[in-house]
Amino acid sequence: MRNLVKILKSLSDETRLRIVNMLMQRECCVCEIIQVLEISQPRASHHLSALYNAGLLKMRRAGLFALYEIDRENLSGYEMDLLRAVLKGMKGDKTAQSDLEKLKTVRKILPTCGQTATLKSDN
Amino acid sequence: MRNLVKILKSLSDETRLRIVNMLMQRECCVCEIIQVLEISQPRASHHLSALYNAGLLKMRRAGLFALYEIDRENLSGYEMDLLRAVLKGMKGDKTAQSDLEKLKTVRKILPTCGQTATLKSDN
DNA sequence: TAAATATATGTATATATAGTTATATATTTA
DNA sequence: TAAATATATAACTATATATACATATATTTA
Repeated sequence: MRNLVKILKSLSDETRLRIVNMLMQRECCVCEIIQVLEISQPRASHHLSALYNAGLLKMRRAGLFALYEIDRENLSGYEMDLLRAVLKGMKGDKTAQSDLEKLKTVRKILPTCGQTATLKSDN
Repeated sequence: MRNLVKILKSLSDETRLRIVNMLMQRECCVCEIIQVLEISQPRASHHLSALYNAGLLKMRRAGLFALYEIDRENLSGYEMDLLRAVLKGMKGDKTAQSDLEKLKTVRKILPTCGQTATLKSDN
């Protein structure tokens, strides 16, 4: 039951739901998440590690980039059921939809990738 | 998305999961929940109102008793999916199982029903 | 209407959580 | 090895949450 609570807690946050929404679509690097959600880099990192620690994600490194995705192979039946239910719950949501739209246009590699979202000015 | 977060938060607690487990079995009155979970009456009441406010439960009064059950008619598809996934996640759990066993033997009407759990002494 | 009882609510406190800013780590490239 | 860059962690603040204890509400019965 403790594991179930941990997973539910990790899903009980709008930012993390939006991340899950993106990752159910495809593998993403942190900078893509930052760009799509328009949140600071530490905030993205924190939420990712919350989902990671709940056992929902796996991560691999590709050069400087950290690529996260849903850890489908290691998730149990009920865990995948939860994710599918959550995704279904986001189906009609404007924000969730526009996030997926943005995800299509976002570039994986940018000059000062993380900085673009962290700093709002033009440097 | 706000509604989804609210529901997930309401489920992100062991006590409330145990209550949901009971209510997925059948309608229960507060005193039954108190007896099965061995928690104080205000605590049961608080958790029930959390689940109620998330829209998961409906309540009816029968005399002095407040009877709660899953509001199946008014829950959307994804909400029922969530509950089923959560139930699946509790399937093998010892506590959840023994709660259901206790639920079979518990009496709905007791002298000093709520008090039995609140006060641990013999008064 | 008064007493008994089941349940709900209010208050206080302790802990958890989300967010920001600052800093550290790690990988690549010059 | 030094510089640049992507990501992670730390420290802090503000807010949310769980719980206990006290009290209020509401329904029944005497």
